[in-house]
Amino acid sequence: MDRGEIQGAPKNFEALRALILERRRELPKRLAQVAAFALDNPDEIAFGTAASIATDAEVQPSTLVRFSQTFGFDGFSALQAVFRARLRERNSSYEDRLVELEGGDAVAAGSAAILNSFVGAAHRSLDNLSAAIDPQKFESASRLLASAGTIHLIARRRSYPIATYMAYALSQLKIRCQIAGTASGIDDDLLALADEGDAAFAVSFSGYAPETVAQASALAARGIPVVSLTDSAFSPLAECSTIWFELVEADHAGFRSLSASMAFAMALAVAIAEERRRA
Amino acid sequence: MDRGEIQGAPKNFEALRALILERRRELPKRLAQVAAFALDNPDEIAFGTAASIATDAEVQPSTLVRFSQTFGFDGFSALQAVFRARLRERNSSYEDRLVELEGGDAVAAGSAAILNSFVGAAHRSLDNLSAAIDPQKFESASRLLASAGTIHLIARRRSYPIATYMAYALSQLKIRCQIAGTASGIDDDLLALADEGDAAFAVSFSGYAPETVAQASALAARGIPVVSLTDSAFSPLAECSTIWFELVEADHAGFRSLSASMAFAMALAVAIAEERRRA
DNA sequence: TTTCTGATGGAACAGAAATTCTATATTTGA
DNA sequence: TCAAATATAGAATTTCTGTTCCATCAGAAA
Repeated sequence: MDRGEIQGAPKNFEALRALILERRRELPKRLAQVAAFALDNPDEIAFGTAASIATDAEVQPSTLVRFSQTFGFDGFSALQAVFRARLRERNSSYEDRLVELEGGDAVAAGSAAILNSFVGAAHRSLDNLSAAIDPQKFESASRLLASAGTIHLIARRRSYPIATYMAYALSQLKIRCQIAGTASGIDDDLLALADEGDAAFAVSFSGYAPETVAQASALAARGIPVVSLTDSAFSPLAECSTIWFELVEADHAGFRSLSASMAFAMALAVAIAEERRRA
Repeated sequence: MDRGEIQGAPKNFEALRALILERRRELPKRLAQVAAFALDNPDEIAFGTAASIATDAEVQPSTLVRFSQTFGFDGFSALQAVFRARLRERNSSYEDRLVELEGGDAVAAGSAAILNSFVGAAHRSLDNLSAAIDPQKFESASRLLASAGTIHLIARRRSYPIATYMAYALSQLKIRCQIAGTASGIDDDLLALADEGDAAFAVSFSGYAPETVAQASALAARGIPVVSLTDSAFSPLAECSTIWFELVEADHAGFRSLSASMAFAMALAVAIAEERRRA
């Protein structure tokens, strides 16, 4: 064909996206900047004006035009049309796609089904969370932990990631904390150093790791307040805790989601920081 | 209030829609015509220009302006903004629920608001997840990792909890894995022992911990396949990965949720086990 | 170094956009 | 039926948008 030399101008978003990713390396600096912005903020491209997008992406409007032409479009408007088409299509078919996914599950491979199932479980867990957590108790817990000198985080096995996340978040927020969850025997020694002004946050779900329970009650016996997150009122953790929260995670084939516990932990970390800031 | 006579200008689509329906009868002929067109073709309103919409709706452009002003907007553009906002937000089915929740927040205390906000962010992240992950790529990833002798888990800082969770889940599933994420210098030594039959799973989000990137590319350079989870197509991780997934987590006040990443990690672990069982 | 190639920034331009204005038409109320 | 009020169409206006063009700049090649 006579106009064959103009290769690009993909007319659907996915093709464009693939093309951008493919040629990402060879793009000059500013065009690469536009590429990154475009893929990260597709909605902006769809709705914004060349000027507003240029401002947001910190380039000149002319750069947008050049970018578009680099990919075979006539001008910026033609490229924008692709981003808009994507929004139109996605909207009309979003629900359908979900249904397709679910319908396809039975037929199609197991992996996708597993992923969907976990997503579903996570959603359910989160809904549970909002329903199960008493805001006032949450408030008290964050206040209690905010007043602590050091927060000791006690968790093992499945709950251990929650403690590692809180350790990360709390240090980011400049709140002193100490994690007790490694297999090494030094945990008990570290906890033995816990001060009167300290507090602890313990997490344990059924199957209850014995070390977690032992450490939490040891601290409680010494008068150190313990806040805990567990999944049953009959949990041994509940007995020795000043404040405790019951949170049941939904599961897929026995593998319990951690999404709600994570959301809880994140919120607690930030709430503690808020309390401190206010005080 | 003194400016009470200007009632309208609803700022979200649902409110506008309700208002239009309510006042539909009392509208003059041409304005009613616009009302019908707007509710029947909301996408047109969002994307079109005043002129093109006027043509489609068989009215004058000025009629569109008058219509907008009738409902309390400054001009047509302000009304169009509402139609566009709707398109942007439509992705998440939990949007409505969030609004409700946030409505209650104003009343409730600060801590509870923080908790709700994190729950909302987690829901949104999960919706993102289903939309963003390509099932086939997920399938390939789990197959690739299933065929590995040992799976090396590489993550730091915020992503570290994800690796600790996977380490837990994989060992439960009797799949050999090795975590590389501690501050100690032994990680590199352990990774140096990685076998040809091994594979790696790396997680890093913007802010990209340099050790994670360095270790992942070192493994890739030695021909060891790397599957990674990151938040941008421009992540340095994407470059050196055999398969990579892009997943953007929603956030509350800058604290990004981990819920979707967690769900992904859990699903991946189980999917790997499934693959192995089948093989 | 010097030269050359190509990327970049920014101003200028042409055109299209939204909005306003006004004469005309239509409805409303007595 | 008539007048007053309101709605409408279409032109006029003004604002803003996408694009182009060109001088400058950075980096590669000679």
